[in-house]
Amino acid sequence: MNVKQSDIAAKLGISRVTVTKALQDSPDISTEMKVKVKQIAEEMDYIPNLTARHLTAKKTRTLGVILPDITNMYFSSIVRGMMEVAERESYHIILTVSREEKTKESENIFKLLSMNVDGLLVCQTLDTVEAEIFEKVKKRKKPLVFFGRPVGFSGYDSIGFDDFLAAEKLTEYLISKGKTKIAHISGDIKSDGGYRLDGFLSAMKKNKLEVNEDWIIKGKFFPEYGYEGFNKIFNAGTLPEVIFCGNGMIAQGVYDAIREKELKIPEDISVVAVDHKKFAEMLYPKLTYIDYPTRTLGCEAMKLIIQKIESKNKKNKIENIILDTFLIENDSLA
Amino acid sequence: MNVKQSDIAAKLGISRVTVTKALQDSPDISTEMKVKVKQIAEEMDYIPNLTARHLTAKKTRTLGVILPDITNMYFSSIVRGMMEVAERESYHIILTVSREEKTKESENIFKLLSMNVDGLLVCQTLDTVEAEIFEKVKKRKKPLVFFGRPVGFSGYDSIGFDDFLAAEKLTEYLISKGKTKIAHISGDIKSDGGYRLDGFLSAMKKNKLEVNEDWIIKGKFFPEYGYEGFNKIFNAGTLPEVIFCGNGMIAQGVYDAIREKELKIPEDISVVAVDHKKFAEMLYPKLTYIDYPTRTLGCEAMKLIIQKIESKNKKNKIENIILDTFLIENDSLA
DNA sequence: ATACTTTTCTTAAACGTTAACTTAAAAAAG
DNA sequence: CTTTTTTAAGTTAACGTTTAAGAAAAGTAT
Repeated sequence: MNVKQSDIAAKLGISRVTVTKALQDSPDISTEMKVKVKQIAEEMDYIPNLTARHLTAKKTRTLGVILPDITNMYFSSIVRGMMEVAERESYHIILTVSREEKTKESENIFKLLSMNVDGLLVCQTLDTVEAEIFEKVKKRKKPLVFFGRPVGFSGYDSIGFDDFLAAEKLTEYLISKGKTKIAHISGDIKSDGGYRLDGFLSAMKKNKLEVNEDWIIKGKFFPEYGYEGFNKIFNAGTLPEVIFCGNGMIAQGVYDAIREKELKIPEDISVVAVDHKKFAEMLYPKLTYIDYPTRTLGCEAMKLIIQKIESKNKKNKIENIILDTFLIENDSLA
Repeated sequence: MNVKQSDIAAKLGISRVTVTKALQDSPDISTEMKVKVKQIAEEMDYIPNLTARHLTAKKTRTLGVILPDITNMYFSSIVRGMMEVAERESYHIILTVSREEKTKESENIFKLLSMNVDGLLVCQTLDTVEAEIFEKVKKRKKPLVFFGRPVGFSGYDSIGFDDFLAAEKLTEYLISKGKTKIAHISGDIKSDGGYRLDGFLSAMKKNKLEVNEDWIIKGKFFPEYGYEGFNKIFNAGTLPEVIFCGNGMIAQGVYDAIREKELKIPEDISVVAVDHKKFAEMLYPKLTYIDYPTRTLGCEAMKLIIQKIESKNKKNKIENIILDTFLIENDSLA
């Protein structure tokens, strides 16, 4: 089949191990021999067999990543950050997707463990509530870092954003701009959507502002929920001054619904949301939003897991990192 | 470290191989023994070591995918389709990203070959012109399928869209709607952008319509090129009736530039493009476009490579599959 | 009771690479 | 010159799994 080290050895009439060592630049081997071996390797188009190498080595320099959805730019942008750091540190990534299914998530974890990854980076599905499978990972002492979504249970390293604080910050800002009539269309309340809703409610309460029951819509992170959400609010009678959307996709649906009613953003009604730059800035008029720096998240998550891997023996405590988010003022707020 | 088959064997006082066979449901093993082995395996949290398995097996049921950019929804949506089929056929995917760099692309190919993937699915970078590295893959008889972008050299299996025809079709449609003054802002002319431009020019020529030199802007597939492109056209004097954009991102930039001039789409000027649904439909007003069904492409590409792998011995000829594209009429065309 | 099957399990070897030792020859030290 | 050190290789075994071939036990036919 493929050219292997023993083929090179045979050609040169030397032992297999000499080839290994020569290719590794071991001090055991003379310079001339190294040159000879490398040249023949090149000529024969030798490509090392990682499978075999991994079997002897304890480390594979491979990391497993599990995403809920690859077409969501929030996640793909995180992965991009991860890849940058991984490359710099010469690790490689095996990317798997759970499609928001718990069973797929477990399968992926097993698959990645089977492949002897050095560590796991996981963004849980919205349905993940039991730590069971992750306990198994822990028992194997396999480094694991959760990223990008709030983790439902403690005892694990994680990195992400504080959805509650972000929503509170955005709400406070709206209030500081004199807005008092604010509606909220949330994403999945089981996860980040819920924390964002809570942050919104908390800020309203702190400022002793009333929250209209009809203006709290619990949805999911997709445009259609924004679209329907706005229509519900519209049909409820009085219109709020601002619609606070759980994320950019919801805002996109809200934009569509607002236009359908022939209302103007931001003249007739303002819209704000929480999301990351790449998506938020695609909408027109440009969204005023809290920016979640996803690429940075990816970079930091990768740095964290690598640090966990490379200091495996030393006991290092659990870290729960929260990254800063930024208020970006654009045109969707009057 | 991890529990291995020999640990199970030791616990039961049987041979290592009996465990292998029991877990494989080999007819060599009695039903009671199988039950016992599986139960102990479960209890001990045994996870098979794929690295070791792959060393003996000729097949790894693993496929390598190389993308130019993971944050581009065009590509991530293709991958989504691939993953669906891969899962169904119980293959897994190792996803790598070349970031449009030729050297990174080569590195990724080596890495994937090192990992003993059964086949490669490659979307080339815009700079890839030499077949050299791919010739090496071919020499190793490793199945390889190009997808998503025109391939610069022949002799390889590929699957994609016909950019020339798509652009011609869209242009013909514009002409059939009575448009004669059409501008084109292209993507990368070295690749699909060039074929789309050529298709446009061809349709114009066929219909004996004049093409204004100032209305042909050669750019790249990013919003800023659309933005600048439109401004150049605007500053050239007379305004065309339609701007045909190389893709949706270019259209996005064009939209922004048009709005800045306080013009209305489609009342003052129309905009059309070539792209896939998920992106195209995010713009407002909704874009009239040629839809590239990316997810289908992913599915078909995966089916093709699997077929190539599983019929490796039989000599099968080179296939160059072209998928259908669809004209979607929306609101951006008057 | 012998020979032949069938069932069930074991032994041996292999996959490609590497880590840990060992050996042989050459160079340096005494 | 002998002894020690250095240099440059080679040998052996291991990583965890699987395949192929072989052996022991049990059953069946003659």
